[in-house]
Amino acid sequence: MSSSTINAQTWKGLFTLYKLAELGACSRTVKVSTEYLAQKMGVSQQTASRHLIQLDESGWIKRIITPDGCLIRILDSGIAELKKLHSGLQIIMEAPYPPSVTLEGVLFTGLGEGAYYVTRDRYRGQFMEKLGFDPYPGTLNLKLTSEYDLKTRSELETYPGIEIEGFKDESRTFGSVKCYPVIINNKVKGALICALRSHYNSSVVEIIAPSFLRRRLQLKDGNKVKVEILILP
Amino acid sequence: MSSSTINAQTWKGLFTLYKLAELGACSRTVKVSTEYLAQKMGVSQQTASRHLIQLDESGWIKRIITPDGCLIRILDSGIAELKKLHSGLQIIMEAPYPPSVTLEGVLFTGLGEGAYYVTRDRYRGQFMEKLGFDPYPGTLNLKLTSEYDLKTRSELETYPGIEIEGFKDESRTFGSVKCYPVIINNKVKGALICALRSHYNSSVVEIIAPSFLRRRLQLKDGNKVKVEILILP
DNA sequence: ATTACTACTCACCGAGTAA
DNA sequence: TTTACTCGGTGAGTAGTAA
Repeated sequence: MSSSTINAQTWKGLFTLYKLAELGACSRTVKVSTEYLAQKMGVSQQTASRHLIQLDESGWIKRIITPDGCLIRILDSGIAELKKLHSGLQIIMEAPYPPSVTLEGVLFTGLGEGAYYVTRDRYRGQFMEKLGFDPYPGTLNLKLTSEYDLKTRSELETYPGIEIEGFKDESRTFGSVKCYPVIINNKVKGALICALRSHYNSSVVEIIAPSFLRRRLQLKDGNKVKVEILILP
Repeated sequence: MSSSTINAQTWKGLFTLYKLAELGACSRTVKVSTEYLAQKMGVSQQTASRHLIQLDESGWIKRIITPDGCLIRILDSGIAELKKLHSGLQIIMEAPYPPSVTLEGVLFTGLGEGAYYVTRDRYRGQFMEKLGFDPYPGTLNLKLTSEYDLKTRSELETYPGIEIEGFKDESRTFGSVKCYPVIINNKVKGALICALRSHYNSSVVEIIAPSFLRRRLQLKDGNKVKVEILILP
């Protein structure tokens, strides 16, 4: 989790706070009548009054009532809420990639090669170092079928991932691999690995995890598996 | 007016749009179930569903319903709304000064010196050039009394204004003056002028306008006058 | 599993008005 | 003038459920 997310209740209060901020109440005490604020908000005077009371009660503003208007100052906690919204939008507008994408595929049994590759020490060491877990010796193979999943899989290539370097041993070359941290079926953390082997085309993805996923999640061939892929910021 | 301001109706729709954007729907088509979105929003599945329908109808999102979720993409018009909110917050958070401040003072009759100064050609020319109007020969004197107004008046010194340069003629020196565009009683455009004469302290402000304000606004000594001062960006 | 319709509840909004 | 109370109507949210 990056930061606590904005909920529906907070959102409602933020509208009045935003309008007050537009009137300069972030940096100074402003005098506004509820009628004037109401006009700026496009609501009735009574509604504006009630909203001010609620913001006051929630501690977002300081409010002093005078015979000809309210003196309003947005407090630090209110400014913090506006900042949270602003930085949230900043991230959304500037982010070149989505924060996460979700794939769904159908589980099938592969040729068992996954276990061989995953257990090569030069790979395994990097998995532990860069992913933070020692992978179970085996991979979960998922077949993608829907147009959406295939498109998402291809877009994934352009997103940044964790690079696992290739190497050579006496007999052959092992290619480099790109990984993405994932959450399988909303429960178990693991990683999606790309291009470990070339003979599967992009309609197949392979998942590794610290535990034996088939048992952990009670999975059988033909089951639909959901994988939430976390894109690095 | 800088740009069209956000209204209460728009604000409600923006919450769902914001949550969709958090899921990456600005840059790609995302698959979300109404249940999943509802959980992110902290509302029921039905409410999330209805919000999606409304956003679709308003043209902010493209929405394709599939048997296992909705494919959602935020359209340009929706992105424009998010951008409007973002840039609005940007301005609020970064602005060193409020966009405007309001003063209220009580009208009184001065010594008639205002007319003399305002009609000096070297001043008058600059007023026409820099304020865009030929000032009526006379000033409206307002006495500030409330703590709020006095504080605001003193803060005004630190805000940027329009500089009217001083000059010398054969006999004496005329000091430079700082002006702020104002709206008097929510109706008439004019300018507040500071330090035209030094023998009024900061509890008095003087207003000039293209017309005779006392007649135009039916003002008499002792009337309360509201002045909205527009701070330059 | 989905989406979204129909009721029903309730909270919110605004008119009237007191202070 | 203000703020903000009461109260009645309505729009928004939810539960149940159909498709």
